[in-house]
Amino acid sequence: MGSEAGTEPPRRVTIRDVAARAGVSKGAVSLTFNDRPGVSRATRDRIFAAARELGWSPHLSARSLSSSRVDTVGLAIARPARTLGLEPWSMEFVSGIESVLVERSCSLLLRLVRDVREEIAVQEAWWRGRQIGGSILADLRDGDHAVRYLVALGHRRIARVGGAPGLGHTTIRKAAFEAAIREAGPGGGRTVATDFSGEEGARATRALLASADRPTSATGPRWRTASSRSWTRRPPAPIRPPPRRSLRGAARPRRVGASRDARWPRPEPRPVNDGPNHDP
DNA sequence: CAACTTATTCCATCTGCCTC
DNA sequence: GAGGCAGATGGAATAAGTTG
Repeated sequence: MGSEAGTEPPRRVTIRDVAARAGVSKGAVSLTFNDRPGVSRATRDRIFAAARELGWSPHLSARSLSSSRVDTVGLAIARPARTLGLEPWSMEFVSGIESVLVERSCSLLLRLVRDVREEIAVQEAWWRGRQIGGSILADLRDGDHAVRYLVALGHRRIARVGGAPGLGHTTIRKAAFEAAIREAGPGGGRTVATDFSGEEGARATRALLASADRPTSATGPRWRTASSRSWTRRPPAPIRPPPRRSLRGAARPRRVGASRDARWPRPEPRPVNDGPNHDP
């Protein structure tokens, strides 16, 4: 498309423009917008004012480039589009994920696929293309894949926020989880029982975080239970979320896999299921 | 020591230069 | 002209250095 003579497209406002407007360096702008110390209150106010005037906010791609972090989580669901809205758990599942991601200024990349094989292929393609910094793996046929994956990421203390003891499916999942933990080797896992409610999940998770040997990752029977707020919302001091953590949740009756922090060493793509897309 | 600047780094893509 | 290579580019984060 040709441009008319003398009408250049407007140039994108960058951190450099904000720095120039505020009369500081790019570094000071970066420190300010990342809420890091080293910039006075007055200078921060000046930088925020300059950014407002210019309508600037951090460029996500550039941020990903420098920090090796992608603030997008991928979710591929093997479900026909027309039935998705008819399944209450699906909508609750997605909305639960969103409620957590929004608090962390993260985005959800959602795609509907035909089957588990395609789901895994899509996730791996996203991952290879660095389109996502974390994955939510749904529809795995057997739950210990997720635990294996967490172990592959480097997690050695994995907790499971489970349902009420005595229920059949709770017992089965607990046994599967413990078997996978044993197989993974030294480190160990713990299961905390809840009544499946978000409040109970939050309480249990908070208790895990407060413990001396707090887990580096957690799994749960439902996304809202596993992730429920306490992992993502800043907990009361001095408890802080583990700097590197993975969340996993499962919405009945399916199992859900792992998400990961992009700052972790990137493991080689590994077979989760048999599929056409595996590297040798 | 707080407040700030500078230099380096990230990595896919593009451009320019050189050789065959 | 084709192919290969080196260097520049984009925007932001951050470690290290500087200033008062």
